[in-house]
Amino acid sequence: MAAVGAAPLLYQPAAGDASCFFSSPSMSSYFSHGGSSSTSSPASSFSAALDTAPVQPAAPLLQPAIPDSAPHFDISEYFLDDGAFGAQPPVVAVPGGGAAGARAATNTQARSAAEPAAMERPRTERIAFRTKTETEILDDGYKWRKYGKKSVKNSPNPRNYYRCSTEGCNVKKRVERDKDDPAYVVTTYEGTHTHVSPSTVYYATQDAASGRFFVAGTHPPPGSLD
DNA sequence: CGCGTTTGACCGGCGC
DNA sequence: GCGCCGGTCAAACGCG
Repeated sequence: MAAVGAAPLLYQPAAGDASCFFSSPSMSSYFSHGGSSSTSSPASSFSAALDTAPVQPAAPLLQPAIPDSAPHFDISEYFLDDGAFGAQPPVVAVPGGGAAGARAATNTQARSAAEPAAMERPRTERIAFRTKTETEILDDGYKWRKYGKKSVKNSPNPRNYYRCSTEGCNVKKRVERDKDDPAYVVTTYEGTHTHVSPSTVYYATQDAASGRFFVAGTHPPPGSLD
């Protein structure tokens, strides 16, 4: 667990795509939701696009205001693997086919990618995205419990398995470093939270003075409600 | 003491 | 049918 210090929570969109950018030097304070475990690194916080706390990556109000100082943290790609996204991203393929259906009984609909999209079925919602970050723990406001670590065939990097530690919530996520570019972390969320985030997420609250956007937190940024 | 992480074993699906 | 491989379990351990 790399417990590097609080990284500046700067999101930088992929080139030519200003769909997802947030900036706040004090973001971490707004993410102080208490949702992260005591032992997990609070280094970076991120609102995952799950039902109860979806980031709207294409929020039109967001305008690039990227300082030249390179952020440590930027989402370069994101995509859903919910059957609705026909095009796979060029960089990563969401695991889920192949043998991913193992022990699917523990998670009722875990075989989405392996099944032909022939009929309607309740399927596990899944979203994956690739994030350029030094840390592997994206603190998304939920409380995760690690339950497994596995080295996978096609990647030199181990894959970590997390489960939402909230009782009754079986959302899972996988985290692994991109085999092609270790600077990136591929995070895959699977399932839908049955509860709200431990932190109420505010989307892109803009600070009038600085023009910065505060993405999430238990409270709005000070002064933003004046 | 409680909670989370670590880690090796095990399970079950899939491809050959 | 068999082996491979991804995903999960669970006991041991560590930390606050």
